[in-house]
Amino acid sequence: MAYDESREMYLETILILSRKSKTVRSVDISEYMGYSKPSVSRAMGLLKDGGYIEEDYREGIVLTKKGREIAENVYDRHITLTKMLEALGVDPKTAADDACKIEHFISDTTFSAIKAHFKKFGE
Amino acid sequence: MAYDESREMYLETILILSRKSKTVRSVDISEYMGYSKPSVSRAMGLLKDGGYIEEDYREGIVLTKKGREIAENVYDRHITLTKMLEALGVDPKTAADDACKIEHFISDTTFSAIKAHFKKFGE
DNA sequence: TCATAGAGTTAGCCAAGACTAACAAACTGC
DNA sequence: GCAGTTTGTTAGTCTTGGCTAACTCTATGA
Repeated sequence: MAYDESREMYLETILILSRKSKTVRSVDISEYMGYSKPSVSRAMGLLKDGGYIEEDYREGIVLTKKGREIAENVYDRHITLTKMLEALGVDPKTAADDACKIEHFISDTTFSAIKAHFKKFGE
Repeated sequence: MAYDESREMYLETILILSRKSKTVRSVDISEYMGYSKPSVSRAMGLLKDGGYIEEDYREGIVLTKKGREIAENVYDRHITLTKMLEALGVDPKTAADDACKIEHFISDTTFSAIKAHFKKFGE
């Protein structure tokens, strides 16, 4: 879990799932992301070690402050980038797929610049 | 060499170096990319197996048609994306760095849409 | 001519992040 | 209350793509 992309995807997924249902379990993440249970289990272990999530027998998997900040940041990028690509005429599926890749790699500088541009030119 | 990013970076580098000097050698790629000689050596083996490059004792490493098409496509994206980010006010280094990541991941659809948008709105 | 430098390869290692197989523990329903 | 399902973990494998160490081969120059 040294590189960001994988971690960010897991955290983003936890955020999305926590908005849909009250508790988030490993198996839900597993289904949502299409990864095997052991893969998710190990990832959760690393996220817990890193202080990004906590596990509670009642609440399931919960984002810590640190984890939530990352998740919300990535999710915000995801939504914003998807909307922008759709506004440019890209079909929704491709827009979401591409946004999902771009969201992990671009710098804050670039993201802000893109956001400002689209604000100026509208949709 | 199953995923595209690494392959595309090598091919792009070979294209760039072949425009700068007459012949391209492994060690040039090694220096340019900051990778060790064995890493480049292995990558060249895989690119050769895949039909992306050929090696000639006189000409050094040469892109095949297949390799050149990918390299030129990626390089075009790189240049275009970099220019656009710079036009949005991103500093040149960040623009180049971010373009270098984005160039490998976005679909043709998205790239075309972005290009069309910027053509319309100018810089 | 022979030493040394430079280029490239071979062999083997490592980390990240997926996977399956198999097990353990807990919850559910008859 | 016990059987069977669901959930999660452990153990170990695979692939990608880096790395170092150590070798070979070629070319150069004193």
